[in-house]
Amino acid sequence: MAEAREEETVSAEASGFSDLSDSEFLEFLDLEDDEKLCASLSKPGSSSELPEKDDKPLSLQNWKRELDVLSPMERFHLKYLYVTDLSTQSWCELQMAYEKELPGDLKPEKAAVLNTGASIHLARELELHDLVTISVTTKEDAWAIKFLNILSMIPTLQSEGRIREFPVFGEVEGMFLVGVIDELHYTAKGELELTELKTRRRAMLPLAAQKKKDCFQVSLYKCIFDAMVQGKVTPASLIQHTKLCPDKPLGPSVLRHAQQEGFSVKSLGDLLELVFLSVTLSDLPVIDILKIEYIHQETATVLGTDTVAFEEKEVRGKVQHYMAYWMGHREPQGVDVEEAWKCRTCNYKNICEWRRSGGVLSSALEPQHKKAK
DNA sequence: ATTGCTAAAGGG
Repeated sequence: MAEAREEETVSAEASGFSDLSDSEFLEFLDLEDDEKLCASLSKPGSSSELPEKDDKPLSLQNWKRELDVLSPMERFHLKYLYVTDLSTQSWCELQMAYEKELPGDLKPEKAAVLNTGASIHLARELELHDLVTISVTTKEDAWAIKFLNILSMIPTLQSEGRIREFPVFGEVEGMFLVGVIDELHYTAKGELELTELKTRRRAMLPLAAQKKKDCFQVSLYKCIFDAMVQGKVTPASLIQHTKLCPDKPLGPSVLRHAQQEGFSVKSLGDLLELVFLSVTLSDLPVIDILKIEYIHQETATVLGTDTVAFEEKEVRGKVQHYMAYWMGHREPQGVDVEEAWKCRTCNYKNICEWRRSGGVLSSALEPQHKKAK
């Protein structure tokens, strides 16, 4: 079995600053003060006259208004969220918001740990199937690949009992979520078990805060997967949330691959109908068991395995709370004082409004010297 | 372009 993987088609010049449009560039400068902002916006040739207070460039006014009236979903041009957006949000909502607003490079050391984790995941994936590169140009093509993967993976799960990197999507508490389940398999007892692998740089068990985030992540997967097999994720809902064009012709490489897999489809809509039928009529159960396995990156030692108690009410309540931020119904929050240690490794600690305004007591972070007696 | 848009997860 071969899983299709879409190819990135990014040109070299589109990877740097040049792909930022005016409005995005302004977002990038969000936290600069107005003077600096105006200065960097003025053209080199006309540096003598900075815009007057009430004669600002139109784009700047738009930017100001954007921040005032648009929800984060609108500001970041998002139609749906990734599961990991929400689990990152549960680590620190404000850090997650800064990452969206001011996406920067992560520190090389951190990137290395993530890359190691990604390769370990890839190695595990390759144990179960091959990868095929398929070039895609439209988002319809990209979703078609996702659908083809689902169509080939469901029969594999039912016949061989195990699949990895299974795509899931669906509405949870009004928000459309997209994610990928690490692994699904049937246990000896015939229960459907989800396992999420987490690799760690240091050979120690995760702190409670880390576990909490990971539990939330796998709980979201269960919400989405269960909704899919129960027929609650309809083709119409997918189309409505993603704004995909079901009738747009698929690219030739995608069509060729679909044919190779034995699917006679001409459009994304056709594929979507097939996916709906396959997901709902393949006798897939809801997920019975949620497990998280923590392993040490260097030695592959199992550090611990947690079985997650699925608390549906609690999970949905949490999603509702996080949605209030995304819909612009409330400001993003930083961490509680007890978790201020998270700020130590945060890229945004120096500009963080939460820290500045005392959401985290400064004394908890930088103990003041006791007053002289 | 007075515009449009998504690879999810990767670890702390």
